[in-house]
Amino acid sequence: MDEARHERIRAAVLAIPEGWVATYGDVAAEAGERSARVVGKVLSEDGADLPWHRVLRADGSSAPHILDEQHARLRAEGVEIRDGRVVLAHHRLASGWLSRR
DNA sequence: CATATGACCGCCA
DNA sequence: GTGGCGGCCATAT
Repeated sequence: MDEARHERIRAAVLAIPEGWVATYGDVAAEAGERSARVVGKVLSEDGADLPWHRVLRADGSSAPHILDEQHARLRAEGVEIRDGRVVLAHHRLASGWLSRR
């Protein structure tokens, strides 16, 4: 991954406000990426200092290895979780959140 | 170059 | 509602 793409992805995640969430695909689109996988890749390698817990799968679920921590953090921000999935209808950020600040 | 492996996604049965 | 499958794309071997 070249540095520019890497940083755009980090910037998109960083711009997600507390109490809101976005899917990996949303972040990819926001950062001009064509692959949601790459977003997960970046977060796994260089996401420790980002609000990575606000990034979810397209169905509102989360990967098994981070599930506990993610849910704990989200609940602390008032994000509603039902049947193991975040209620995207209530907390999903509208596309363009990065530019239209 | 070929295969495998993921913090993934959309479609279809 | 669930799984399966193909597509996706960077990295590792």
